[in-house]
Amino acid sequence: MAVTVADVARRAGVSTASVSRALSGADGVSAAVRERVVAAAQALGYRPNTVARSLRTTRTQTIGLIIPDMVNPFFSELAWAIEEAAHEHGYSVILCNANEETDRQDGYIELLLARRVDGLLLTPVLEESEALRAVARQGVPMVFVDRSLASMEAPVVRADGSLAISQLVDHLVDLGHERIAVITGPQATVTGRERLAAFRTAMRARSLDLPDELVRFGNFQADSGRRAAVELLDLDEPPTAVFAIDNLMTLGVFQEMRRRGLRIGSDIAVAGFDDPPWFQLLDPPLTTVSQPVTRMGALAVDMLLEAINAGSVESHLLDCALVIRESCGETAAPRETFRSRHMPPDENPVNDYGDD
Amino acid sequence: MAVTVADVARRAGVSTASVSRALSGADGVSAAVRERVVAAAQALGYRPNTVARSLRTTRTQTIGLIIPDMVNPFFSELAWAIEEAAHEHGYSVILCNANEETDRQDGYIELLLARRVDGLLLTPVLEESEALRAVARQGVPMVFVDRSLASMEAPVVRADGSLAISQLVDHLVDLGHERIAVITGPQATVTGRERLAAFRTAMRARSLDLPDELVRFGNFQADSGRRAAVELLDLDEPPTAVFAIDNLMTLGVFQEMRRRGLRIGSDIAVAGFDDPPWFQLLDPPLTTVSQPVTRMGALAVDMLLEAINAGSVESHLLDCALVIRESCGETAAPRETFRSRHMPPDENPVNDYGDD
DNA sequence: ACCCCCCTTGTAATCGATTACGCCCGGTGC
DNA sequence: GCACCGGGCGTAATCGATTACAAGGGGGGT
Repeated sequence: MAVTVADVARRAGVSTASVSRALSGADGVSAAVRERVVAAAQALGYRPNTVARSLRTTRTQTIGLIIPDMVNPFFSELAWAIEEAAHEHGYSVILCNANEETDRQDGYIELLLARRVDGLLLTPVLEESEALRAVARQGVPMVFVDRSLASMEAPVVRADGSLAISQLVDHLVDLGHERIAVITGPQATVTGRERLAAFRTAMRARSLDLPDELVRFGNFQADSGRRAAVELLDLDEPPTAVFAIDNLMTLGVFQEMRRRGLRIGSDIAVAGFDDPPWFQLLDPPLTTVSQPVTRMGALAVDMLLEAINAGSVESHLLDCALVIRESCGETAAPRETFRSRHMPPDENPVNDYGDD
Repeated sequence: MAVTVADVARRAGVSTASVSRALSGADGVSAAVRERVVAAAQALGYRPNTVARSLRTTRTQTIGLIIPDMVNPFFSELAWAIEEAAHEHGYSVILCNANEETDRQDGYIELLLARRVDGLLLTPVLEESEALRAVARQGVPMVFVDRSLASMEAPVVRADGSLAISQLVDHLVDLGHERIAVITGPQATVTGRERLAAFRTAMRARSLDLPDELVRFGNFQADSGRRAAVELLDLDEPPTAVFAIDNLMTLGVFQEMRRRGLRIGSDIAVAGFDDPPWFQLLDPPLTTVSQPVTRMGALAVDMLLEAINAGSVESHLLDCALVIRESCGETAAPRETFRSRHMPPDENPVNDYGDD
């Protein structure tokens, strides 16, 4: 059916070895032969069978990408960045959506290993996973993205929100808030843990109280954010500001407040995490902590390729940036303070990641 | 290095043929042998090499997906739906982002064919493409999604917005609008052409004028929508309503109006296309034409598998639904009309696609 | 008791590339 | 003029599975 090296060899009047050499650009072929081979390949419409090549070379030029939720703008942007970077290096990406379920994740890992991907990029779902240990044991190159696992030694690239979160708390306090609630993610995820911890220490640094009732746990989905907002707003003494640690949960919070007719920015403050394009179009535009997604994706690929080619790699922690807009009452005649004078609400900090 | 059938065969004391048969669940193996083989495979941690299998069977259980823009929520949702459906059928998907560039698309096609994908799912970029003809000529199963090409015979699955657009125009007219502008996509795309055409006929049906100055062309990106909005609002006689035919351009329109301090819904009406979750969170919530994305993705996979296994497939046209919210002035004491009485603004029509 | 059939199993070819190895030939150094 | 060296090329092994074909063996029918 399809044209093979043998066909090309026959037409060019040479051996399959020469065809392979000529086409792969290896040396050890005369210019004359190379020319004849290229012409024959062209004439026959030869298209190398990478399946056969992979079998022989044990390289598939493919990486497996497992993310928890493609529809989450953060992850779809991440997937985009990763595909882009991989493509630039001649790698293809097999996309897998673990749906935050360990079983699915493990099934995909198994699948990808059977497909002999050259490496694995993933945002792990939960703490323990037999499939993951198998990967590590077999020495398959792997890099974690956005989340790491305490129990595993794999290199990670992710963004540390601690600094930006501390700035956010300062910002809120400067705007007069003291009763600030947080909606965090599952404590089995580093992001969920770390962002909560960062928030806690920032509050403590400002000598503010953070009672348990103001700490809520979601699952990174919009609806869990909405439910958390319901609980918070139904409190005897509701918070004056709510901080949600991912974009979907922020969406849910926004939705619930809107439903109750609360004016965000004046009646109550909302701060979010991540920065999809539409965050600035909400009313009011959202103040948020933004992650350097593009750089993270590119770095993930670089690290994985290094793991594939060189061996060991070290982890990378990137910084997040606080993007101040209007959802925390910045426009509502804020108290005159040092910080608010130096960060006027209408001066949106430029995202300096070089992304987008 | 890795465990192979030969290793399993040796340990189980049988031939490689028996191993293959036992593990693939084929009949013609005794229960005893099957048991021994499974045990041996288990003990050795055998993981089949699908590369070798694919070489032999000429099936890769892989489909190639080429979309123009992963970051567009419409396409990322589509990609999600497709991956989901493919996975259910035991197929993996290689994700490619053509970035609306023909060269990139063609490069990806070439790549995917070299990888011997079992089929191709794509949203084609432009009218003509040599790589695409090559696919067709070679008989590689292919299904177009969301866009079709007049010059090619491949089956398509997409959503026809005509009916919903006509309803939208009715809706706008009932709210008192007559000077309605449209921001459409490249006329090289079916969607761009069809939606404009549908809008034109709907306007004509209502005997409304649609001068050229009210027809603008974007490229499906937010910024092109913003620029079109600038031009429209700078007109001597600006429109009272603007309809943008995809979600990103709608975003741009929204942005520009917000920038000018226009109150959407009262000063000017905006209607969009697609329905990402945050459309209902904008202020005001957007009235929009929504596509059955999930069903489209599932259908695309079904069609492709049928093309792979059976042969020919026929195209499918799905219907869009008008989702009425508040961005067209629905809450602003609309004129009492038949339609507005029967479609009160606070009664959001349920999305009956069964998605999400 | 004999034969035939079918079920089970093994041997080896096969998919399409890459590549180790060896041959041949021309050129160079002595 | 002879031996050696090395570049160019072909032959055939190889990657790891699937599968066509053949062969062996047990059971049932007559």
